[in-house]
Amino acid sequence: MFELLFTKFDEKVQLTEEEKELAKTFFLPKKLRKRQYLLQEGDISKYVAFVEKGTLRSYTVDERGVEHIIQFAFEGWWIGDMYSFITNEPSTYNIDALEDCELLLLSQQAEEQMFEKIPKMERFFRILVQNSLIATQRRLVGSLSQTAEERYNDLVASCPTIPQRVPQHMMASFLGITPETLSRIRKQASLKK
Amino acid sequence: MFELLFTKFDEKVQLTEEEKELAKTFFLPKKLRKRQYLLQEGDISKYVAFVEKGTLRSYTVDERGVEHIIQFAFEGWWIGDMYSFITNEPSTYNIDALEDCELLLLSQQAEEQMFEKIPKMERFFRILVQNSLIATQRRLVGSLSQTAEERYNDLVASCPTIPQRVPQHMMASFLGITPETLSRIRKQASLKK
DNA sequence: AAATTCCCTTGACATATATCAACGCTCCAT
DNA sequence: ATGGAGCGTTGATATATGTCAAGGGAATTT
Repeated sequence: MFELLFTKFDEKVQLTEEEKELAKTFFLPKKLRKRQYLLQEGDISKYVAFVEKGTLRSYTVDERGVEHIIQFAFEGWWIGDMYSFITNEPSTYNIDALEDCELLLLSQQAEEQMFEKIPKMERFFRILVQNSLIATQRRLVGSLSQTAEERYNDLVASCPTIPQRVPQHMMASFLGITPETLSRIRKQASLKK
Repeated sequence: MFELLFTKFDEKVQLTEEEKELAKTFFLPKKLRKRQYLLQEGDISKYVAFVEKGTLRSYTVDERGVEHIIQFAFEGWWIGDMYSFITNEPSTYNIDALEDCELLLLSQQAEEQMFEKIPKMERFFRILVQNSLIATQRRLVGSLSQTAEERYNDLVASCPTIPQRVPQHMMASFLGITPETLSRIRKQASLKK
């Protein structure tokens, strides 16, 4: 159950066996069925989740009622609404399962306690958030400087399995374009070949 | 010289006087003249900078030669290229001074040593990066879901002094629009009043 | 198995924003 | 002080992408 999580830890910090055993105790395993919510807009985000299995997405709904996907989370990724998690303010995000999922949840109190008992985890999360910031900044620059087609190509290049794993209209939402536009982009691409 | 930095520390962690004195030793004061670079594309980012005084910006230049401003940094803010700083890969960013600046630089080695000697600083930077990620995510969603006018209004709302501090074409670059479009948006807004 | 819903596609048209060009103003630098 | 560069503005036009509408096929529900 915790193998994948430990693999991820090992990439960034070195934990002893005892620390790993201790770390386990802070996480709450949870299964989620496809289409179930982990978080709904208006709720306070109590957990950040590590994905052992399955796929989730986080998204907001704008004033016009349009969904904007912030993130997908596949096996080995983390997902949550950091703002709500930190501040205890109601979330503006929704998070739901695109497939049946197995998660490891970390509550705020558990996180604090874990940081106290295992200071290396503070480091792990700093590095994790740093990488996340780097990726988000890249995506931001892309969204300001690239065409929809370029962004789509970059997305597929960086995650080639994504078209198989995620419905097309969700990729469109992630890219900030309409499903129609993505459909046409793919048409063009297939003609060029 | 360090007052502002300590104010910022105090907002997120509690340091003793000794820790503050110790912390000082890790920072390198540096003055930068208007238009001088702190970092140029292709160089490896050795420092992350805290702004005591002045204004800077970080930006990339895309294949078409267009500048895209990633961030402004005013007094009390931090700026750097985290990716290059962490990985020691050549940076794709430029950072330069929009006014004469006084900075406090933190090198990677200094950072590591500081984390070792003052573990609370690890926490400080985690929280700092978290907030940065939250802000960047918001901006990303805005860039995918809002019109140029909405984004401009939000920017000014969140930082009302920015039009006085930053030339208009740089705000346009930050917003991901052309100077012409921003000029027209402002015209419209002034007519509505 | 039938019915329904959802998803993807395609077409016609609308709109936001970009591009290109010209002009006046301000602020440096000589 | 003078000349030049850069900045903001405005107009005409181009382009990427959105909107609306319709149809077909796959998947899910009854």
